[in-house]
Amino acid sequence: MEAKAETRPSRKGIILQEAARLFREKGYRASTLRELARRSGVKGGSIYYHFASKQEILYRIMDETMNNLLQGLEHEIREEQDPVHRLNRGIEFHIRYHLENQDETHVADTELINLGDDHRRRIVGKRAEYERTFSGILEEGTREGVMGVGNTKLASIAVLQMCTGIPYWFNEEGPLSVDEVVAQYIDFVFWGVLGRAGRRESI
Amino acid sequence: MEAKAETRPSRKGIILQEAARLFREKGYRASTLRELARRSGVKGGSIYYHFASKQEILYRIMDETMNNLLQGLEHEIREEQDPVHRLNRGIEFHIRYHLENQDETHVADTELINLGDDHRRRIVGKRAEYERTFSGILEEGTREGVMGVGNTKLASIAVLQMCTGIPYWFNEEGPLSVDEVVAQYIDFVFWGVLGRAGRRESI
DNA sequence: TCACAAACCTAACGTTTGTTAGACTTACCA
DNA sequence: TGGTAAGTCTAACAAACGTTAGGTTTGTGA
Repeated sequence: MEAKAETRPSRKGIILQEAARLFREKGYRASTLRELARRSGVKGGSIYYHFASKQEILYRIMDETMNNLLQGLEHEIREEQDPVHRLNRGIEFHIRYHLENQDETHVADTELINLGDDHRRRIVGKRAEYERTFSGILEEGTREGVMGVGNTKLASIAVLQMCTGIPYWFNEEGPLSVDEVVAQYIDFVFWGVLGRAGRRESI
Repeated sequence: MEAKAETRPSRKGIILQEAARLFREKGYRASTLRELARRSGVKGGSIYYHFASKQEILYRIMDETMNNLLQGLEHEIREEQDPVHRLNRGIEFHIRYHLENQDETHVADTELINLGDDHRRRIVGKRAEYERTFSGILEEGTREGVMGVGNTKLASIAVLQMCTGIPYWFNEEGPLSVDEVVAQYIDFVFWGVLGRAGRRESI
């Protein structure tokens, strides 16, 4: 929404991007505005022309991330009817977004503690909404009999937690491609560690 | 190893315990030694009689946690032969330890970034060893044909990640008991979201 | 050419922080 | 009773931090 077509990114956008990288590297609290300014090609206090405070930068990153996740997920599963396919596409989107926006998602997942009460409540709310979408799918699938989840709320948390953690260890230069990670995780989410071994095929 | 039998906890022990609570509440970087001292019933600089630096306190918490996890896991699965039972007991131990030591485990899982290079390397090493135990079990189970995991390393990371995240949301006063959480998670790890519905029972 | 606003810089302020040195207190043993 | 060591306190230091005020540059439109 910030940059249209092919314009070079605004300074504000650069600062946000560099902030995400810096915060991910050193953590929000250990990152200084002076270093953020340096990385953004600007001197110390100039940041305050674009942002009111250090915390606002953090909030902007997290809020935009949550908005993208919510909107992207909604768009991804809208047309799909079957719960199994909905879950499949939802998870794939979740993983891909996390791998394509590692800095921002990592920050959004680790720096909640450094948000003020107001800001935190808003992010937590959006998080809850995001998670409710998944637990809704699990509920529907279980009701229809195609899934068998005891506690859908717990399961959705578990699914998101394990996918969210991918940027922690994923390495671009590593042996695994994004597609492989997506495939493996989806397989695990659906079949567990017991896998397809010794069971009827149903998908 | 610190306190034997029923002696009252040493000041050093109190500081470590309060530090875990404080670090979990506010994060390591946002916690001040002055507040840690206050909570530990001691004045400002007295902490330095027991610890050389703020970082040493963090490292002690994380290192002890990892040692307990490694030793506890080993002890828990030693006698068991069947990979399915080994995994079952391993996960149950992992979850229970995380729920019984929420402050310490939460700190150990979130504050890696605030460790110096040396300390971090040591903790990362122990983490890798811990995780290797689980991936070993999955490998064995897959080789024997009782499990069906495509990438055992990936799956073990996923399993640990989702269990490790439990202290994030678990509430002692909430509707769920520890036993229920353990049961649900183990069920999910083994059977995935498809569950037992429409499959042969094999366990 | 001038005016004006956006963008940026410089220099500093006040506060907080981890850390330290040295004095003080307490408990125990000879 | 005196000495010694462990434990704690007090007071301060130097560095780093977020933030601010006011000046300077740059670009644009009339």
